[in-house]
Amino acid sequence: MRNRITLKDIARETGVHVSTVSRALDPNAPTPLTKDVVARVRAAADALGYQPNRLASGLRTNRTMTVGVMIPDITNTLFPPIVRGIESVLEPLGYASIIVNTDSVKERESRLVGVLRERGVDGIIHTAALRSDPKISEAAAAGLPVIALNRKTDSAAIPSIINDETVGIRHAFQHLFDHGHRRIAHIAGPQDLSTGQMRREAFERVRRELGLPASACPIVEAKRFDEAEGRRCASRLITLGKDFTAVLCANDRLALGAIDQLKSIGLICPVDISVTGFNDMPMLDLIPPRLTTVRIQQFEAGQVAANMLYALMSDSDTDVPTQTILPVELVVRDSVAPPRR
Amino acid sequence: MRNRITLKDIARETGVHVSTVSRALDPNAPTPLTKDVVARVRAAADALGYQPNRLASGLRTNRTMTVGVMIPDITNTLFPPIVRGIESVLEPLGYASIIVNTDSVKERESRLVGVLRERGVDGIIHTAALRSDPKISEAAAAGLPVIALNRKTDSAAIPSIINDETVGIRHAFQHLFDHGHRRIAHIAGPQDLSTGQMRREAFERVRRELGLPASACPIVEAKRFDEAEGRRCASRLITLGKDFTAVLCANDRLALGAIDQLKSIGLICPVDISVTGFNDMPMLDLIPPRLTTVRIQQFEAGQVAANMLYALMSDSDTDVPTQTILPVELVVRDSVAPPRR
DNA sequence: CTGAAAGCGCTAACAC
DNA sequence: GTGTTAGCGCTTTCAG
Repeated sequence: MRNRITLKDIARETGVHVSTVSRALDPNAPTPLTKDVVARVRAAADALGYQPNRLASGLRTNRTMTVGVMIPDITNTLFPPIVRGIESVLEPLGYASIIVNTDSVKERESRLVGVLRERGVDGIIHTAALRSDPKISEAAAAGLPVIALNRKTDSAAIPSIINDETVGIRHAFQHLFDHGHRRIAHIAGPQDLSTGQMRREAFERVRRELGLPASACPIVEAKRFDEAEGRRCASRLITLGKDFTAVLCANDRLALGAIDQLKSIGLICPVDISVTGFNDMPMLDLIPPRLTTVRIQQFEAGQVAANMLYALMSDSDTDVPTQTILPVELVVRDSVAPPRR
Repeated sequence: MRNRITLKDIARETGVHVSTVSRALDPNAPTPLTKDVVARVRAAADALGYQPNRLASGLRTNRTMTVGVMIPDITNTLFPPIVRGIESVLEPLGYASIIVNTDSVKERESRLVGVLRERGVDGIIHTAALRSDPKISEAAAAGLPVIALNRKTDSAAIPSIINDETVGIRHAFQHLFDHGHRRIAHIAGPQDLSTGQMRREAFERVRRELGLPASACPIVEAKRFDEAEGRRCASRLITLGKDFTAVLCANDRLALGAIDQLKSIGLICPVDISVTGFNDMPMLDLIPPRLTTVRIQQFEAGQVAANMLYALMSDSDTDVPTQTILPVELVVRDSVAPPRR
């Protein structure tokens, strides 16, 4: 990065003032310029291989053309498609993304908001929002455009984009019910995450609607949305002596863990027990028993969030909906069968 | 991002000069300051909630504390662990990462180098290097620290970190050989990628070492490292009338595609045909038939690259090795069995 | 239509 | 020890 060439260099080269160069290079110049000057400047610019310094322009304009994307963990296959969806709309618009992994740890989450703000990001897409995070609300309150994706914060100031959790759970539940299941356990997600909470609420609502007693539908809560917790919760259901023929899991990874655990005690999915997931994460269809699950939008969700963020960044008093609910669909595969007993 | 607190604000508050504030806040201040002043400044700083503006300091110092990470595609599960490995060393050091996806498209790759340079990244880790990319070499030549990971560029100016492709292929080949295979096909990767090329060369070398004639070991080249190409190549081997009892694939995704294609014509892996992969990508162990493959370092590779980049960024004339070869190991699972015929 | 000049927030000589 | 000053590269009034 030595000897970068600057506006000054190309000014010297063309014999016009730097400010003129700046204007000539600005596609939507506020003031009209002579065609000739513009042409000469442009020519010189790419003859010299000019590259604008966004730090300098950002310092001046308060726009860095960089956004922050906060996710829990990029190794979770659910997130890469979302990231690419975001990128697919923002990159053509000239934005680059700084991606940070929060690991769903409050302290990291707060610190990383700082990392992003220090770098003057023009906006943040937050796909990892804990239900309450002071730092991010603070940033939003300070006027930084923020969009919450997949989860929503309790703070109403942040527009959120979520999946239709209720409909998703209803589909899964109904699907199990239609196959004859009447004792359906729920492995719920962490309750400090809106997804975990909303899916659990939906589970209880649908259970009531279908006229099933709470006792027939035990619930255990996972601490994280991962396979290890799926195993732990499955084993907990067993040791608690719960009686059930199906397990509706709050996400795919919990389901995978649960299936594995149940198998280890001789309960094979789907013959002995039926299981459903949520998300339809990538590659899920390759892993046996191919899981019946609720597909949420991934790439498209990223696009929606990015478009909304762009609207906010372009004009901070645009109206974007406080809450956007994305459609989900049931994907029927092989993990549900009629109950054995 | 309105009304950010600046050094000026905290100078006013404490009654000292901005430069003094700057020094007081700098952990490794070049000049000694009174304890009292430092304390007062620090106190005021976090009372006001000061956040440094890295744009401004970057403009001055030419260091943005931001690095660029170029990968082919974040949805390829091989890359997220690498990204986290990089982050695990660079983030504690104060660096943030701008991640860009090249899709292995030359034009994108070049453009994205520009995106990164415009933002004044302090260095670049390039895990997607096409064998020759003028822009990146140009950047390196201009003094920007660049590390190539997983693939190497032909330009010797860029230190590269690669896997021990030769040993990996040797292990896989030998493993097939030990199971009795003597007619082993190779689905090679793209030859404009160093991995594809090196693995293919290794395949031929080992074949000769084992005394197998070229005719017994047909090779077809994939255009991309993906499942679709794996299918196409497998089908090509069949239509060419090649006779083989095993397929050594240049990566896991090619192997998965090949297995699928062969199954569709009634050749079941491993009973009718043995297949090996390369990389041991995440979740591979969950997908049947569990693939025997060569495990490369992922998270650790990211760490190694990051440490090397850091060395370069801290002191541009540090000596880092031009080429670092990371160890690989054979992971034996279920996709290899003795030949049927 | 173009030049001059100021200044974004910060750091780094250089004074005192 | 701390204040003064200049300037990183750019945009944006304001003149002319």
